[in-house]
Amino acid sequence: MPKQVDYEARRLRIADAVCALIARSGMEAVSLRDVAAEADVSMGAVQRCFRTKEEMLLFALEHISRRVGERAEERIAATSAPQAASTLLTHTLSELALLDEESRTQAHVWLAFVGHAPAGERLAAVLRDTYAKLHDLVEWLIRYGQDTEEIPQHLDPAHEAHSLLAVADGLTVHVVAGYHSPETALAVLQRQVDRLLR
Amino acid sequence: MPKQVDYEARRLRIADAVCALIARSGMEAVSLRDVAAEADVSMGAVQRCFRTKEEMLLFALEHISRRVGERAEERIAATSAPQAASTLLTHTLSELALLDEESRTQAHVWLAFVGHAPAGERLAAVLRDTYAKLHDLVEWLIRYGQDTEEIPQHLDPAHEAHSLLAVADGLTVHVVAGYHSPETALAVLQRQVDRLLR
DNA sequence: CACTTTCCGATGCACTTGCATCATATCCCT
DNA sequence: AGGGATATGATGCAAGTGCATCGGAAAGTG
Repeated sequence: MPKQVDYEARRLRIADAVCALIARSGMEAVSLRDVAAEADVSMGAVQRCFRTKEEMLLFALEHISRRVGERAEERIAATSAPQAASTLLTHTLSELALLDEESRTQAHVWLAFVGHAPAGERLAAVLRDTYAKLHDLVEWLIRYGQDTEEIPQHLDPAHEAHSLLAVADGLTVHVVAGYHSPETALAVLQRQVDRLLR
Repeated sequence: MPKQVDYEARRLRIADAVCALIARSGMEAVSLRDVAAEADVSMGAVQRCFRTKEEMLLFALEHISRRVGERAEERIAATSAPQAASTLLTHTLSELALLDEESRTQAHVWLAFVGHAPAGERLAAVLRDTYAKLHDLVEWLIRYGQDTEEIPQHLDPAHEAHSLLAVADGLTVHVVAGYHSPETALAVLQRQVDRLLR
């Protein structure tokens, strides 16, 4: 049997390089050569991993979508059981809003892709169902809050989830655009969650 | 005196072409040649109007920022005087969220620029103070609502304006990404405004 | 150690990019 | 009408683009 290589690992490595480049200098600055250099592999390797540039970008998007989702669930799981539903909600949403410094990169990348949604249908599809998943997550948290009686029964979890997701994404935009600091954004988010509690 | 040309008009024409191109196929698809073709002028004309491509993009961004702001104020002014503050708020916000079909182009362009904010400082500056202006507008509307006693006095107009703006921008993202229909988004916005009224 | 099979990375290629150049056409003022 | 300033658009150019190609390096098996 011939030489074998861990393609998946390399793909991930390349995806990270793509994200770094996008975050640093925008999406149009992403060229195969630059990606190869950033990932510290040869251009040939990149071409072997992805048949086309678009495929590469798509994979990068799926990659960060997955990471965002995972981190959110992880944060929920990590919270020790007897936690107030409201703080759970706040934490999760602030994770989704990509506010902290380390998530900044992901926020840039995410918005760059949103900006390209009209251009690529497959890309838009990934965005769509990532949002659907996140919505379900938030809705579930709200129901949980209703079970613990922190959140009034008369509120519609699906509706409230839509609002909260919108606020979170709006804040992402505002932070990336430099209009809000992460702290301010967090405060806005907090107030929005608190409003559910009465 | 020699030949004279209405540069401002041409610049606007070119800016519109830029926006159309961005909305149709993303920001990286914008080349001087394509812009010239779309605006139906020669490439030389484009180069005379803007010294560099970046300058052209910046102008285009300022252009649509101005248009969004103007349309919002226009909608307020057009509303006959004895209008409920709440409907005024809803109308203005839905305008800002760029929900309707005709604003779709502007929404795409706007988000494309947000995606490039990290890359260009001057660009980010425009975004920042456009948001500042919009915030002031919304805050003013909320105060007006408090004057007419539709909105409780104990609410902080600045804070509420932040929340509402965030929701509006979040919905813009969701609509552009194809996750929400404009109608759904409008409903979310409506509910968010209604919540202020008690 | 050879050998087969997979992988690599340099190079080539056709094309596009943003910007500079310049002869020509265009217009206003005297 | 004509002179002189200005705008114009075709063309040139170097750099960069995505993708295709291919000789040879590398690795697991006999």
